[in-house]
Amino acid sequence: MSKDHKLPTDPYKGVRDFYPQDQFVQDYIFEQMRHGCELFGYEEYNASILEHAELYRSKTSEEIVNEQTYTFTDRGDREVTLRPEMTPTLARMVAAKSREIPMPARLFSIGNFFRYERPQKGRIREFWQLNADILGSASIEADAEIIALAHTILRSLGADERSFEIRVSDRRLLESMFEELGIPPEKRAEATRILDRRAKIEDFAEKLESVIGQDAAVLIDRIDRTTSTAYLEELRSLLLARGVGNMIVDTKITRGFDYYTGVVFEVFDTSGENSRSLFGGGRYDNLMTLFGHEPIPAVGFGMGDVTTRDFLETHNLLPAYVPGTELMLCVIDQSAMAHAQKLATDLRREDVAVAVNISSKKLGDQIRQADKLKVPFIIALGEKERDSGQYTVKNLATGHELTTSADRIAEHLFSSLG
RNA sequence: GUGGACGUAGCUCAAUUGGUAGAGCUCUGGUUUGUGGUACCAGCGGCUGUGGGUUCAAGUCCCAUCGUUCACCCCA
Repeated sequence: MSKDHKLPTDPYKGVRDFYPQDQFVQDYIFEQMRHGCELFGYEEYNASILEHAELYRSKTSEEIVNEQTYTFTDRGDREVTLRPEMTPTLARMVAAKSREIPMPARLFSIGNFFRYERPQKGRIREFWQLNADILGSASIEADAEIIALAHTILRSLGADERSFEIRVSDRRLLESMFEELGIPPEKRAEATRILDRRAKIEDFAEKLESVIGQDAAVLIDRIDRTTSTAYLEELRSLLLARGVGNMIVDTKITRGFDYYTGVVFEVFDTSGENSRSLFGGGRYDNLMTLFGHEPIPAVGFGMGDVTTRDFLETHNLLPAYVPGTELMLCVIDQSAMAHAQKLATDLRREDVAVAVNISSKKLGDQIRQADKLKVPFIIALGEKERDSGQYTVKNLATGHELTTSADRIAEHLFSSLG
C-alpha cells in the first residue's frame, strides 16, 4: 500500500463510532429500556440482522424496500437485506412457533438496523432501536400497557411528563370515515399516507382529492371535527390509572405505515427547539397473514437511540460518564510489578474492577491518566507497599486517603462507592 | 434522487480589498525523581479535503470532485 493512499479514519457514511463515552450513553439508554420492559414482564429476544429480502417486499411500503434498504445478493444467489426494522422479523419468529408461545406474549428486543438513505438530523444509516410488542391480545388493556411502557421508559430516562406528549389516534376511525364516504379500499392506504404528511405537504388537499376521487374538504372536515372517540376516551382513563397523564388525542396522527389496524401513537418532544416526533407505534392485527398464518392481534412500538439521545441532550438528561474501572494500581517501581499483579488478581476475585498501570511512567503521570479516565480510586504501589502489605487507597475526586491491608481494600471501595 | 451551507493543527475556530497560516483547548516535556486536577514556561502539531484554472501572487476568486451538515423526497 503506497503511503500517499492513507486509509480514511472516518466511519462509513451515516454510521457512528462509539468511543467509551458514547458507548456509556448507549448502554445507559439500553439499560433503562431493558429495565422498563422487564418491569412490565417482557421477555427479551433477538435475531440476525440478515433477513430474506422478500420479508420486506410484501408488506412494507413497496418501492421503499428497493431504494432504502441495504439489499444484496449473496454467493448462493439469495437476496439478503440488512434488517431495516424488527416487526417483520418478530412476526416471522412468532408465526414459526405460535403454538409453542403462550399468548398473550410480551416480547422486546434491542438491536441495530440499517436504512439506505441520506443522513440528516435524527436519521442515519445505522441505528439501534428498542422494539416492545404484545402478541395475542386484541384488548384495550394491551394498547394501554404498551403506551404505559413507553411512558415509563421515558420517565426512567429522567424525562418530565411535561417535556413530552403522547399523541394518539385510531386507524379504525379513519377506516370508518373512508367507509362512510365510499372511498374504495385500494385507495385507502395511499390516502392514509397523504394524511400522515398533512402538515408538510403544501397542496395537501389537492393531492388527497386526486387519490380519493372526491371532495377532500368533506373528509378533512370530518377528521378535524372528530375530537375523540369512546375508545380513545377509555384508553385515556386506563392510562390515567397507570400514571400516564400526557396522552392527547390527535386525529391527525396516522403513521406512514400500511400494516397498522387500530390504535396508533406518536411521542413528541414538547420543547420548542426539538419539537419533533421521537418515536411511535400502534396496533397491527393482520401481519401474521404474511406467513399464511391466521391473524394474531398485536400492538407494539419502536424507540430509536438517535432520537432518544437527541431528546436527552435537549433536556440536559445525559448521564455523567463513569468508567467500569473502579481502581487503578499505579506501579512506581518495576520491582513491585509482580506484587501489583498479584494484588490485582486477588481483588478481581472479590469483584473489584481493577487495572494495573503498566506504563512505567512517573507516578504523577499515572495518576493524571487515572484522573483523565475518571477512575475513582488509585493505589500507589512501590517497594514500601510491597514490603509492608499496607496500601493507601486514594479517592481522586475528594483527595481522601485511607491506609489498609489487602483484604480490606474491596470492602473499603464498595462502602465508598455506595 | 433534489436544493442550500460548510471543508484551515487531534478538537473549536481566526487570518483586512487576493500579499510569508494564527489562537484557545488537547497532547508532550519542564517548574515538581512516591501523588493528579490549578498556575506558569517550553515544545510537538499544517501540501488550508483533493484535482485543475485565473493571477506577479490563492486559505481567499472560478470549475470539477470527494466529504460533512441542514432541509426536501421518504420515514418502518
